[in-house]
Amino acid sequence: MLNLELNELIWQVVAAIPYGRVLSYGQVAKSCGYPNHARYVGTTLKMLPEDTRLPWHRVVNAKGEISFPVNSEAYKRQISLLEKEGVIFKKGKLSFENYGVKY
DNA sequence: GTTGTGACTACCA
DNA sequence: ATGGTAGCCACAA
Repeated sequence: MLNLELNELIWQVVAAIPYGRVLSYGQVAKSCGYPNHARYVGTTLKMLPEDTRLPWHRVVNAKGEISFPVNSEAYKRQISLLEKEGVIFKKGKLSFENYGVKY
């Protein structure tokens, strides 16, 4: 495919998200230099193997919500991974305390 | 070329 | 706050 370069950038950015923090799809896209590719970030993460070590769960939508249908398997999987990292959810949304790549 | 679909967003009523 | 909408972009029919 044509965007292998972009895919690598995306993986790199996602891999760099520190433990316990999250980024939005839009932010990941922007970090790659493609501010309008938020959707494509999701498309890319979708094709990851199950045993990937990439912290894909640290990517949420701009509203701070999980971009999966509530109660779907993927939704529950992502929530549990995040909570395991100390990320706090209130009514399906997370607080901006966890947002961004601070050090 | 057109149309529809997504792990998206920003804007507006 | 909430729902609709119009951009957005890659991809598959």
